[in-house]
Amino acid sequence: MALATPDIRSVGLPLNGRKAKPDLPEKDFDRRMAMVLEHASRIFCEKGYEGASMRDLSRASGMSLAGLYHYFESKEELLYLIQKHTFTTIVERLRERLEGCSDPEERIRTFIHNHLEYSLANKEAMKVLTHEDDTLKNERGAEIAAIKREYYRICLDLLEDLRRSQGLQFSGRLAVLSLFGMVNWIYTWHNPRIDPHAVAMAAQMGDFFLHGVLYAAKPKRKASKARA
Amino acid sequence: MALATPDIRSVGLPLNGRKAKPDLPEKDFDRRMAMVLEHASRIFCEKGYEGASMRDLSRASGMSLAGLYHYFESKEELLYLIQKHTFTTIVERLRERLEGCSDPEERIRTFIHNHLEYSLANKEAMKVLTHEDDTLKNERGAEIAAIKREYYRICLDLLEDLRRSQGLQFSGRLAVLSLFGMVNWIYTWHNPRIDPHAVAMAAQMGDFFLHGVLYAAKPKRKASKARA
DNA sequence: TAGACATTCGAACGAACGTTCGGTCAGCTC
DNA sequence: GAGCTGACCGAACGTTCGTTCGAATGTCTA
Repeated sequence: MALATPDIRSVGLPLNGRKAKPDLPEKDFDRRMAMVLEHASRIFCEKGYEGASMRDLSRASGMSLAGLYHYFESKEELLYLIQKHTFTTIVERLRERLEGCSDPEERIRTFIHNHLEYSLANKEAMKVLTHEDDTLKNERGAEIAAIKREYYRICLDLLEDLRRSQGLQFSGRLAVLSLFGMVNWIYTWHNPRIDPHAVAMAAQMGDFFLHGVLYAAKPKRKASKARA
Repeated sequence: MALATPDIRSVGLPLNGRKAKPDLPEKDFDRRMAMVLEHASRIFCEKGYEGASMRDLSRASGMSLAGLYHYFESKEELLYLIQKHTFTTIVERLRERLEGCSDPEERIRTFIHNHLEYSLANKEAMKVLTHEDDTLKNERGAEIAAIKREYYRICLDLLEDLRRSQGLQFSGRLAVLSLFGMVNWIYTWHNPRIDPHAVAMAAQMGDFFLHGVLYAAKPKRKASKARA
């Protein structure tokens, strides 16, 4: 619970037009920036973006209020950087993992495992990503939304590959969004002391999800007798 | 998208010590209060609790800023009333529906149907309930948390009934929380123009969830070969 | 008709907000 | 050692926040 997102490093973006000096100082700047971003993730996670003040971030990071503005042009940029780094990292790792994996069912398990592993190792950044989903506006909001669509698309493609390979019929949209619901909800309840860790959770949720999709798709016995 | 929560009426709580006058005025007060609560749901849904100001609520409800404080003692009480009414209504309706239904599988379908029907008919209040889950503190927060535990408990019991009746083995906790994830995530994506309505969605998600639970529990063919 | 009470509002309160200003200080180059 | 630059900060900016006050209405009872 203490600290997460232990890996925000060299976010790599326009920043405020830093120039490449010979050796060190660039690294110093990035490391300091990453340090503040980690604290900011924690505070945004605890109090929400609107509920957290720049003074809270100042206190948490040990830097003066004005000092923060040497690294970030606004509070909104802080949120943007956290979300962008978190999301691009997940997508990046997923792409790498999918490369060495061709079985449709296995690829979906890979998706789930990747998502859960990152989520549970970076709970705070993950909560900021999902909880402040529609907080960013304009260009910054559009950019995050684009990554989100990309992530959705990857998962949808995985499911449609499975559907084709098994000759099934089901709504890919509903399946993807159900899966997203399952895995994005975890941050609200996961307790490392009583719940399984990433690998075991991914296996269970994978079983669960795949059996749901595979068996609900081709009705063998008692299909939908829905009413209630 | 315009307005939801069309049924906040006579919330029935201590209030600020209203006394029962002969006939009408009590009703007037409640109706006016409910009107403000509906607008508040919409604004909290759009801008978040922290992001919404009392001036926003004043503008939306057409009542002066000071006038609001005749009906509510604080901004926090507004959130509390919205959450409490939403949650108790869901639980109430669920209990009624479960009374005329004994088959374990059917009871779980009833749970899903009840949740989805209310969710889709009251999207804004539902988002306020789930998105501001840990915003309330102290007594008010504890009271909402208690209802939430009750709701969780009901669902867990339904699943354990199913497990017992079918002689299965699976983690009730993981199943309940996966189901909650699926249904509580809906508010982030459901589009009434392209997605099914409550009954059809409940049927599909019910199929999906029940097959996942039933088949993943007793591994018949290719169970968990998890890795990734 | 007087008085009590519910309803509503304009105006203001002090506190907190995000951001900016002007400055100090260390380290570097010439 | 003068001049520049990046890192950082105290103090303040103007605005907005949740809430309160005092007064003005209308409505009902005695």
